[in-house]
Amino acid sequence: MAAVDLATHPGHLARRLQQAHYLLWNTMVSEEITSPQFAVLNTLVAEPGLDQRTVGERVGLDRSTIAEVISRLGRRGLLDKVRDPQDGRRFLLRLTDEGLRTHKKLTVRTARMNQVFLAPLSAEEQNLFFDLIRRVADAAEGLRNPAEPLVAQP
Amino acid sequence: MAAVDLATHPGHLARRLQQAHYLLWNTMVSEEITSPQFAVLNTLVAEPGLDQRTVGERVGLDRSTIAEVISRLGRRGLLDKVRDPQDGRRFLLRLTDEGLRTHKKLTVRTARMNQVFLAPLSAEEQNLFFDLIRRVADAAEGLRNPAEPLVAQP
DNA sequence: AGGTATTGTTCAGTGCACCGATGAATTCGA
DNA sequence: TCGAATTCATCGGTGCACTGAACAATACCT
Repeated sequence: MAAVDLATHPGHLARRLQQAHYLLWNTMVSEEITSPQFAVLNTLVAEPGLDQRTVGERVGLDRSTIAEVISRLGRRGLLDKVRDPQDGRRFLLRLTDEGLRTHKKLTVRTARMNQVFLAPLSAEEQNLFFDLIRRVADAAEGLRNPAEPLVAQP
Repeated sequence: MAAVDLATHPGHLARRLQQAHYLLWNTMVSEEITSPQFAVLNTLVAEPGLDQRTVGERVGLDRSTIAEVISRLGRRGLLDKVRDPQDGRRFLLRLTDEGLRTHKKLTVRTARMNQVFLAPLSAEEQNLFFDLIRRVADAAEGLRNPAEPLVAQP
């Protein structure tokens, strides 16, 4: 008698959207490499030699998750981990040739998949879609990591 | 040199959106009951006595996942599983009093959380947000389960 | 009625995602 | 310079999410 309509719950919609994407990714892009794995490869193409924590920050993965993702990519020979000689706490990450080739191949397929995924929306709507989602996600992240106050707090 | 901008990838945005929601849910709604668990409770408030597979269909969870979610809710005493006397394959699900109380409490908190989550958007934008996401998710699901053809195929 | 197909559930395996605690290396401060 | 705080990575635990395979109960069909 007091049930709610889940279609008006952003969290439920977000989950469904991600599931839909997962499905399409699996059929149109790759069954081996997942979307978060591709995000890591992409980050290391842009900035080779990053350390693990920073990569996690770039793609939005927590320290434990990024460690697992990187370990999988390492096992598949797509990247190398080397201790930073300057700072023995971190590992520096770099794609192998195989990793570069994989990234290139998947970039093409991902572009095709994005077209199919967004096909129900007009070009304007697609921009709106990006904008609205980004604003909501950014704001919620902001609640987590409050911006630096202008004056330091004691 | 060939890196892509992930901010224009709907899959990446979908993941970030869900993470942001997860965070807010944990702080504003519950650390015990997750959003998918609430969706199951909500479905059983609306339609008591559903079987497990149908609940999964309503909330968008596959057979394995729904089994785990339901087993957790059962362990916490929020619902009961009974063999259907009419069809020995299925279990009929029904909330306990504790389950009903939990649903009621979380409904209030969830409404508050949704307001905070969507606060960056105007009322019109919120409707657009729902509409755009729903259209994309529905279309992708449609690719998976092609609609019944008007004439049966041999 | 008896064999085949379908359906509901479970199980094993893989991967993402979070937190708290731990340990090692570095940095900061008195 | 030496002890305390910070930072990077790992480990253990929980939960979501999917697939393919197995199993039992039911339904269908001749």
